[in-house]
Amino acid sequence: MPPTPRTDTLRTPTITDVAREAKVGKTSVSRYLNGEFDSLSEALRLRIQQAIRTLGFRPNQMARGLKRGRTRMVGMVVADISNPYSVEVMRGVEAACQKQGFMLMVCNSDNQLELEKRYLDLLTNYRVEGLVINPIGLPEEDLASISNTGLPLVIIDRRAVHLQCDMVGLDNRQAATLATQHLLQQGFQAIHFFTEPIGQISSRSEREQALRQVVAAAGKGHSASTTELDVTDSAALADALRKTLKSKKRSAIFAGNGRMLLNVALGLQQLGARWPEDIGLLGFDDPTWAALAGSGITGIRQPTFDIGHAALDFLVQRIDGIVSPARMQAFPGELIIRGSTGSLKNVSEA
Amino acid sequence: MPPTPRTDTLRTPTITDVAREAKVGKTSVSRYLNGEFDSLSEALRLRIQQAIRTLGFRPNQMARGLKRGRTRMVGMVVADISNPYSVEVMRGVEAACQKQGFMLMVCNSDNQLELEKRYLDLLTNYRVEGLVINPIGLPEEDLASISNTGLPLVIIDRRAVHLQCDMVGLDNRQAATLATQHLLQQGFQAIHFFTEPIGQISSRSEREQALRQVVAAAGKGHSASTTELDVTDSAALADALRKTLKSKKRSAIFAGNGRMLLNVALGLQQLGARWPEDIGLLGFDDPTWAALAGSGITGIRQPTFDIGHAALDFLVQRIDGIVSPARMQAFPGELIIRGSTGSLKNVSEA
DNA sequence: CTGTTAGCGCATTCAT
DNA sequence: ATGAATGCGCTAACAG
Repeated sequence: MPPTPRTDTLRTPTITDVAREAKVGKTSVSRYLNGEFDSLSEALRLRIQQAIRTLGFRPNQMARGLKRGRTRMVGMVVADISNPYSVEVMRGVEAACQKQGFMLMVCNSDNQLELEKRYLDLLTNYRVEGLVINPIGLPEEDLASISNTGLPLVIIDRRAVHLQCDMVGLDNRQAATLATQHLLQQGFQAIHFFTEPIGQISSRSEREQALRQVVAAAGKGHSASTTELDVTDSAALADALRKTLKSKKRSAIFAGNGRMLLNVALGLQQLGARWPEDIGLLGFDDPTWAALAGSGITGIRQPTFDIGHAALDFLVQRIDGIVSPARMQAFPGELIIRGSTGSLKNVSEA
Repeated sequence: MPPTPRTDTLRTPTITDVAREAKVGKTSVSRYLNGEFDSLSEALRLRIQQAIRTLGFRPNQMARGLKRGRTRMVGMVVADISNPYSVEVMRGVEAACQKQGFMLMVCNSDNQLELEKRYLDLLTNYRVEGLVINPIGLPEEDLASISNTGLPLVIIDRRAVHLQCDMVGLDNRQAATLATQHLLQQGFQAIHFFTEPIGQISSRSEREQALRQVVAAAGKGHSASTTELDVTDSAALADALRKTLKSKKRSAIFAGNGRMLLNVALGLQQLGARWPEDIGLLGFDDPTWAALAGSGITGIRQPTFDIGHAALDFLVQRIDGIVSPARMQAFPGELIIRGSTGSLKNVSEA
């Protein structure tokens, strides 16, 4: 006989404690926890409910996960959480998790490949049921091994050619085309694409290619250039900006993402250059402050929340066992026009 | 020779598989995993290492957590992840986690009390070993129950009077005093504090009080006002701004946090008001874009990363069993002076 | 409808 | 130095 039926405060109560308190079997408690009320008499149900309440019992998710083989956790690894883009995507993922009953573990690889690997390892060890990842560089390497494990995986903002997994992101061609056409319409002749190193990152190369294509199609007198810059190298940025400002043609800078846009805007300001007077300016990601910078900065707004939400929906389908070839969902971007791409002197052209 | 060195895709290998593959007991494998190499012969060690490699074995953290009663997870609940402040704090927490060997689960309660509760529940169920929280409203209610559980808890950016738990944040009096004195020095006579609803949120009330105190001390001709605004209510904001702009005195707006600062700046812009010409402007949180908005916005920079880091350090000490009364660490804020608080017309005053 | 039993993957006595 | 056995908290057959 248990000598002291005390409600132990020291130890967190378990399902066994509840069973004893309610004078029922553990199974019934388990059934209660899983909502199988059909197979529970009203009496038991109430007793259990009461016991749980008085004991302050909370089911141990670890144990459940261990037993059922499903942890109901998904992991998310973000290349750079300082980028508001990532935060917005994360919000979408989290909201979807909430709906689907998953717990999200977010990790910031802080643009370090090593950290990314470590987090991927960790998350795997914690037996997340799926992974949403916005990889730092070429995903092919590390991700392939994960993908081979059978662990569901969806990639954000990158196209991984050799990888058999779902992808969600922006329709970069459409967005870049839209933006470039706008610049051309506004009378800009030389378009300068400022981007972080393109490398194998599809979103960056797609944007660049679309830009070049549109400029090429415009023909005579139009030109495109690309400048790859490390976000931390402000000296190189300043150089590039100075050079660009000397251009004889009517020029515009097209920033490859929000982070780059910030740097460019800051750099131009330091150089005393104003937009659109001295140079046109346009960027991806349409950050909240875009309206405040000078006469406002034209930008391409991404449906970040939707992107995140869609990513998790894909993931859950995989977790639920759907089999299908790798899917790709590309959302359209929206052009938000502000002062930075204004025509020079109220001169309107056909 | 192993006939098929395939990495088994069907079932994830367990410690038992490793033991069999290495022809040792599970115990030895367990010892290996926990780095108890003292009690392992060189031979066994190598065999196990090899087996783990060929099997692609990854220790199940769930099982470990269940067995040892330590999940090595900590939870973080953030009131508003859209606020860059929170993101920066989170980065500090995450970095510290990394060092201390903890895994972080970040949740965004999105300013909804219900969500906050749900996440707190969830995290508890997942048996996180501690909690870092930046609560939405008055912490006392929900948090008390958690705190009573004995689950280590540290609160960020709020002072919870009736709660026996560690707190980390800004030295609001110092920071607000610093900023207000600056405004006064610059010749502003009427200081208008624009804040989200103060309610029970200590950081907000502390800032307001310090401001009022400094203004009162300045005496004759100086005045302070407080306007509480919901961040979503742009109409109310516009009204308040219009009224403020009519003031006969030389006025400045002091925004209670970065989010509010953004709204105020946007609102002023829409009203065609400029800083510092039409009104002075200063805000907490010194967002990255502050330099870009007009002639730049003066702000108070918080050591957000350090705040997060310190919070986790506190937490880990508690997890490690330290007993001490509730501690409070308040970091000083730094005043970043920009154009928005400039003297009106190069007129310098004593 | 209800309870008994047997593991999930691992760490930990306790023997050897 | 090594391994067999036990149980963490829970779910899932399998009886009644």
